Amino acid sequence: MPTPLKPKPPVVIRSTADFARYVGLARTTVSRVLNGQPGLKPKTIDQVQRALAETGFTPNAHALHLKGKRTSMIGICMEDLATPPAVRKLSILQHVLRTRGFSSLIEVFSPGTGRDVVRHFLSLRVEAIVFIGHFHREEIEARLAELTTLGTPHVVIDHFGLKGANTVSLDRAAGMEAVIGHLYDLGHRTFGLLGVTKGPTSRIDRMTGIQAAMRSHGLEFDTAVTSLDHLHERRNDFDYGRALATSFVRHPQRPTAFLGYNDEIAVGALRGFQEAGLKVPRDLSLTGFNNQDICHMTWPTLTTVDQNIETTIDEAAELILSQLGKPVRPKPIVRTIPAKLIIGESTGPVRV
Amino acid sequence: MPTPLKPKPPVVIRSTADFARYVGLARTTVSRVLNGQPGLKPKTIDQVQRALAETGFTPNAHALHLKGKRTSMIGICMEDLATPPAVRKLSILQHVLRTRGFSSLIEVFSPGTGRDVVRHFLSLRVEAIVFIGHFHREEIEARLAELTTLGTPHVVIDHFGLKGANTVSLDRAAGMEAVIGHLYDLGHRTFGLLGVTKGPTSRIDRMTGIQAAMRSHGLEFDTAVTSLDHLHERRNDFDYGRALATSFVRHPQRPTAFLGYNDEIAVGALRGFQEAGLKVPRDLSLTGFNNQDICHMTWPTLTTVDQNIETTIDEAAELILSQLGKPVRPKPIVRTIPAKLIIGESTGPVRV
DNA sequence: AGGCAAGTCGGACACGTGTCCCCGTCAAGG
DNA sequence: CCTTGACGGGGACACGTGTCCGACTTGCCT
Repeated sequence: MPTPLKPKPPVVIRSTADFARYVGLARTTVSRVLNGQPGLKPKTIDQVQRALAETGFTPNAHALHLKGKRTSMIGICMEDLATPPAVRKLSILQHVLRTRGFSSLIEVFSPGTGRDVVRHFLSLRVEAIVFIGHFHREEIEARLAELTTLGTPHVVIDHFGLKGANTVSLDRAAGMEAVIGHLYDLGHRTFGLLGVTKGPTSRIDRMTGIQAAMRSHGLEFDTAVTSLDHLHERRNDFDYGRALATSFVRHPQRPTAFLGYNDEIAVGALRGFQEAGLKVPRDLSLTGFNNQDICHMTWPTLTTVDQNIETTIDEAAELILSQLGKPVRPKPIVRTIPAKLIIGESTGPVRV
Repeated sequence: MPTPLKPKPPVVIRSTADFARYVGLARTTVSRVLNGQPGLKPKTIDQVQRALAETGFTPNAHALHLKGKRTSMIGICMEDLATPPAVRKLSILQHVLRTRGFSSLIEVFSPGTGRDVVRHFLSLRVEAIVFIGHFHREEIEARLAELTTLGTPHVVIDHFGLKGANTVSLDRAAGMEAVIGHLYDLGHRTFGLLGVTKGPTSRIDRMTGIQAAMRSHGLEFDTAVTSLDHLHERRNDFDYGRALATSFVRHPQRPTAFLGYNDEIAVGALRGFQEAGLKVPRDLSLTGFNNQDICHMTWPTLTTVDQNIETTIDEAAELILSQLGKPVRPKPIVRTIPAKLIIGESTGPVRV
């Protein structure tokens, strides 16, 4: 029994040639329709459009690029895809780039793989590469040097002080100064550090800000600031903050205010202090850093520092997109984003 | 004064031809070195390798693909890049794919943009497309149908019950059943729902599990289960949970156990109950869903349901990679991942 | 010096695309 | 009927790559 009406054969359409055969027109004609060239009968255009809807055919982007079309791809190297602020930056950046017509290629730039990741991006002829996070210094500087000689624009978000790098980063020092200023105004003169390690590595690091704040308020760093970070191993931030708080509870000269390196540590510390029967902010004040969602979920809510992530990403995107067609800048561009103090319920006047 | 030693001219190397000129060899010779063909003098190989290190040249991946090389790219459509479980899935998937030699192209599949996103992926000739999240039903089904006719493999993670879709999703019903079983064993007979809305849409949805648990424990759904979701508008999950808890505190017949739709709502509810002076789990039991980090940061820690994200992603990756070279499967593959009850401090025996 | 093999060179092709150009077709108008 | 103009057909090219193949240049051995 022969089938009276043959079902559409499962044609595999891989090229405009295949597609033109399917439509029943010449490849050039189809191409002209697809690219909106004039001098075509409405009927022909309709015919192609209909077939397009039927088959879902899409021209091969690789061949287009080969013909000179830009790739419209941006490579994004992430230090990490696990910490909320980093993911937030990625999310916003991806959205901004998409709005401007670029697609995002995302890879994790872990130590040792940096070379391969960047080479992979370059082989795909991305138009620029964005780095988000803090990386192994020599490795990323070597990559950035490569990119510069190759004329591929880049921007580094958050890793301040890299040689020859276009950078957009938060002024964490100013953020810390604002925090300490706020606490100073509440009467606090002694500060416990939670995970903020010594040795300032740049002029916008947290520790630099703490030192500057001490100077500007006439306090002696060594007497006003206490750190017990040497007592514990930092693995999970929450547990680390909790352990540090527990140690501070037993400390003979307990500070009245505590500065968390980030929100997780601060939340852990909050838990540690509360478990010891202390009330926050009655018995002590506590601050975090980053203004993550979690700050608003604790009881009391956490005083913290907002990263102005939208601004950061907007600046970074603008910086990278403005560089696209142009030759490499001789001098790297460095931009600093101001931090914003967010006052929660975890800070209060010192108890007299 | 002529410069005695000319600095290397800023040659722009865009192709193997350029590169070969730079090395001083024929393009074909260079190509043979790059592809490890035999019959080459060690000296020549060295020469090319050195130039490769100097210039950082990488063959154009688009041209390679045009010559028949696979693209090794996987498109990933995200519902959302903001909720922690979704990001966690993306992160693990990206890592698994990278390990297997694939790079990830990530786009947000928001309502209305679906068509463009998928077409963009197809124009780049991705080898497969992964969807993570819950989407507009008709839109995604249309896309999946397109992919099937085009022979591009796909897998949908988390959106269960789509027609013709290869799916990997968590058995949320079983998760809810486990939660209720746990609470039942503790003596609880009345349950308050926090954000778990009515109308089961599939056999593995939370509500289906709740109904099944009621049946298996001989409880009447309408009398044992209370919901106040109609009283509040759900915008921010934490605030929503908090508001629901506040309403339940005033409720004449307050249940003894509360089931949060997710962890944020549960944490919000915890805060709401605690603000009203209630102790958890002394006065009531409370559960979340998803086992996010936040569950371990609350006081008490939260009883919740783990999504087995690693297993989910491994299954999905295996499913998609196993389909790559082969013809389209006639029957969609549907896999269900078991949920795992995580018992925290927020659930306890009912107060007598 | 001659011979021979090991290397290298350079031309050619295909991949899918947009565009240019010329030719064929067809219908309308004279 | 012929002319004209509008439109589609089809060949050609370039883009960057890997590979094949014939021709050329080495350098070594006899």
